[in-house]
Amino acid sequence: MARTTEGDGAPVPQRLLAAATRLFAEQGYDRTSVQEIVEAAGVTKGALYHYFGSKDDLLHEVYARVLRVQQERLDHFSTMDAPVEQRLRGAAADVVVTTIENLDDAMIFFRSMHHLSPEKNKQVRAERRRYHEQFRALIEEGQQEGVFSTATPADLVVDYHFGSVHHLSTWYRPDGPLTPQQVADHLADLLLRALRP
Amino acid sequence: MARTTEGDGAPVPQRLLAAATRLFAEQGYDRTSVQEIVEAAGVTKGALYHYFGSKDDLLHEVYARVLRVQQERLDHFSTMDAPVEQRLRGAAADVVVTTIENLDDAMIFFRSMHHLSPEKNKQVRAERRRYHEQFRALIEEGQQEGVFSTATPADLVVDYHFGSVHHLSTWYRPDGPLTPQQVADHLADLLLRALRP
DNA sequence: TTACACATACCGACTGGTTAGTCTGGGCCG
DNA sequence: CGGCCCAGACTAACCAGTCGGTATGTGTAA
Repeated sequence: MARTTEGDGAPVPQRLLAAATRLFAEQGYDRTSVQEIVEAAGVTKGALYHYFGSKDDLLHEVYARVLRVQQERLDHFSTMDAPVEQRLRGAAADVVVTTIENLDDAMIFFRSMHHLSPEKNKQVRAERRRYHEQFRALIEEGQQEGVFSTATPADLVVDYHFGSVHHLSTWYRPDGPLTPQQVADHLADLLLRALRP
Repeated sequence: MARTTEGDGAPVPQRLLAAATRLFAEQGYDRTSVQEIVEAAGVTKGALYHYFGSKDDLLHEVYARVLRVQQERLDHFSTMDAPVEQRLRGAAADVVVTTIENLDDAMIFFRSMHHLSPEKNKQVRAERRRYHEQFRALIEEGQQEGVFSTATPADLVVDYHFGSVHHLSTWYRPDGPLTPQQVADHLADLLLRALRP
């Protein structure tokens, strides 16, 4: 019991969300029919619309989950008691590991924003912005302390790093030569090296 | 005459492609109906299916155009007669400028790969791979000469940089504070700084 | 303990609307 | 007059969401 598979065991809402996540990542939001989702979860449309208001709602749930997890993790690293280089390195590497461990979520996150309804899209953007600014604050702190170069605006540095995170779902393969932690260390290293004064 | 707008002047196939590019970028491939495309181009379905085999074909044309342009530009920079740092910096900055100047193409390129038919997808991936490898060769050349750090595998460095290029369509706004060239210089700079030995 | 009331959880046929692609025919140009 | 170019009605398929219905459980009062 307490299985995490979609077929059985777990409560119906979780099964639906798990099935939707996988299918949205594999086929895209528009290409995935509600019928496919309920079949993968082993229920029918009645169950889905009992727990979720719409197909769009299901997508929004995926976003909410990702945002919550990433925000919690960033909070942890930015409030750590350590030099700013270590805090930034920790946060930068952690987001890579977390992203790789949930590649389906990442795929959906960056590819399906425009499928959300306007108001949900706005809400997601706002939370995303908060996250971005908190990350930027770390870089600015280091720049003010003089341990990071000020050659590049902090905003651009954040976008540079998150570009590579975003890109992970395009090229990373679990059966490739690098473990998630190795990729994370390399990418954090590139960021920190680029920031050397 | 020889207008580049979608409504009139230019030959019908170009008008269709221009309309499709804009609409695919704005609304996504699946959310754009063939009817919308032909209306934006000022023709009817008969015209579209006279020149293109399918809606999918139209998308493939966008990919073919982007790949051709980017490959030509990379060829130019990699065969330049200059130190490898300059060739890499030139290529890295140029792809940023070109991408910003064709943000619609970039948006479609990275967001709609999975909408291509399997064989067209395979073809696009193959061409993309060739591009990636040529870019990687530049980095490896610098690493062998000792002017670039070997701390990170060249493959990963390429993905790091193209992640940021990919990401441009998400955050860059033409009415923002930075010109395309300024963004390009910053991003190329970050890459080169990360590669300092 | 039994009987009834009510809610939660789910089923699955159905509807109204949309879509990619086809096809027949017409006009224009060489 | 024949072939390229295109119009626009048509079709077959599909899809999100609805709705009436059923089953199971829980609380309550006789």
